[in-house]
Amino acid sequence: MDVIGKDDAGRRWSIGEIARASGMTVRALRHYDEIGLLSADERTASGHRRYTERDVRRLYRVRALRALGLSLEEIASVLADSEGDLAAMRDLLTAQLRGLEAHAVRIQQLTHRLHGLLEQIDGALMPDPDQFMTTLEMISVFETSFTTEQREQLARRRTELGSEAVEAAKTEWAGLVEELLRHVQDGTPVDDPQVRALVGRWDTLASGFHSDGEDGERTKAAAQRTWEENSEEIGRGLPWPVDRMRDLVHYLERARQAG
Amino acid sequence: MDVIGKDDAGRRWSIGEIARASGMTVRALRHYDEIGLLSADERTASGHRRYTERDVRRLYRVRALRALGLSLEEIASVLADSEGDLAAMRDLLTAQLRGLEAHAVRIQQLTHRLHGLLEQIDGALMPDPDQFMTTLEMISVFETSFTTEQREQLARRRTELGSEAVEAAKTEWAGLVEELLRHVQDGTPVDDPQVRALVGRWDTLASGFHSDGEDGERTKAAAQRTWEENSEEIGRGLPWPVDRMRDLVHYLERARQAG
DNA sequence: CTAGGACCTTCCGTCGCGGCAGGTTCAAGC
DNA sequence: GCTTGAACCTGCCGCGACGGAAGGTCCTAG
Repeated sequence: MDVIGKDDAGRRWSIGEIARASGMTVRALRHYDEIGLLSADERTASGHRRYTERDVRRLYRVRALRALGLSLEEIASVLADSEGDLAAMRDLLTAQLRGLEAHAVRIQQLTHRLHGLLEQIDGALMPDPDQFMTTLEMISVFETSFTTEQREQLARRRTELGSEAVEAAKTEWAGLVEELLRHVQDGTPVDDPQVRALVGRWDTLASGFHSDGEDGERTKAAAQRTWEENSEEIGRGLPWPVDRMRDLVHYLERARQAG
Repeated sequence: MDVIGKDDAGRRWSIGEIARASGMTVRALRHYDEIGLLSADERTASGHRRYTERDVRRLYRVRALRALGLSLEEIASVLADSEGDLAAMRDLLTAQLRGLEAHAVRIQQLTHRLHGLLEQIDGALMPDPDQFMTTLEMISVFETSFTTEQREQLARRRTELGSEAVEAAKTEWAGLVEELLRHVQDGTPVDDPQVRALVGRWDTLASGFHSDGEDGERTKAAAQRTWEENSEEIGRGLPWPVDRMRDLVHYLERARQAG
């Protein structure tokens, strides 16, 4: 019968045999030994590792937990906790699940953003690489300035709009910024009908981001003032691209006054 | 007017100013310098970095691309390619998107598996930690043995069934294996009605995995033989858990002959 | 007895920095 | 001009989970 807790008898395996059988590499097994996660119970006189059946059982557990995405440290702790405390295990797996969910959200955001940018490239809307990079810079500035100060407001709006709407808006900014920048650079008059249409879209998007609980006009002014403050605070003397953004906002202001 | 390509005139910024303005850390900027991604154009006589406007522009591009999840090496290469080759950029972003999609699939799988395991724990179906670990080991062995030899077949079935169905099946294995293992250990007679029901579920699941283009009986035999070969090949003398799996399969065989 | 494969330890590399040690320099106030 | 504290410099170790190589020892089949 089985003698539990003793390995006086029974087969021993070399590290290579264990590796071939378990699908792990010899190097990984030695690493587990190094960090104390799984060391061979015995050594031969010459120092070769001899794994016992108990070791093999532990290895299979390690591998199973690693396949679930746990770190080696977490695995060590959960295997140390009475070799299988289900409550600790449940907590760990739950935490792992939370982490994965957060990760999934992040990936979703990035995926959406990349789709938007690729569409812009493929749509031949942006033949100029420099312009494209500038747009990227703008979005970067735009997002970081908002995530620093107005994260809470954005979070509230996000729950109302649904996060997809926010993401969609973000990628729509790309094209909008690009077109308006071109007009700023070209010095297109602010009462140009095309410009007015773009400004209209801008304000629509902006009002979606800011709290428009009061009246609409005050909101737009507030949005603009927010930008002023942000650029002053963030880009203390920096010319790029906060400065370009400021130019763009000034241009927008003039366009609104002209309309 | 702007003098492009020359920075003889214009403001210079220290590394701290750049860091505060861009939201990056001083350490990160020095790292970018170290790896040659972004070095300050000039140095003071004493060695302090002096960043020019060109550097700042490059930094913003780096930050934007990093926010899209690109590696610093990729960023360096795409910024080196004529400072903005849109085709190269498009390729990189596309590759990035592919990577993210693959990542999302992986996360989805892990999430599903974790949900299944947590349900089993919470459902009080598994009061014994050791039994739970054993189940984990089984699933691990099961999956690795299938991913090595029959990956193509599985892939074909996956596209037919839809990946969710395959995932659902995988987590259903957990409970099935656990219950059957208990019967094997307890020595429940193979003609027990409960055991027969479990075997029925097992075969149903298995037939979903294997190609059942021919007749059903041959499929089951083939599935079983596959297991035999796998355990022989993989666990050459290993007692655990391939051996337990072999016992389980033998038990299944006897149950089928009894039925 | 010999050959070649399996095994051993030790160290360096990954990726994107964080953080510290130990030294120099800058800018403001006196 | 002097002091002082903040900012800057280089250089090194650390992280996680190993991969890979160097240089040596051991095992086993023929």
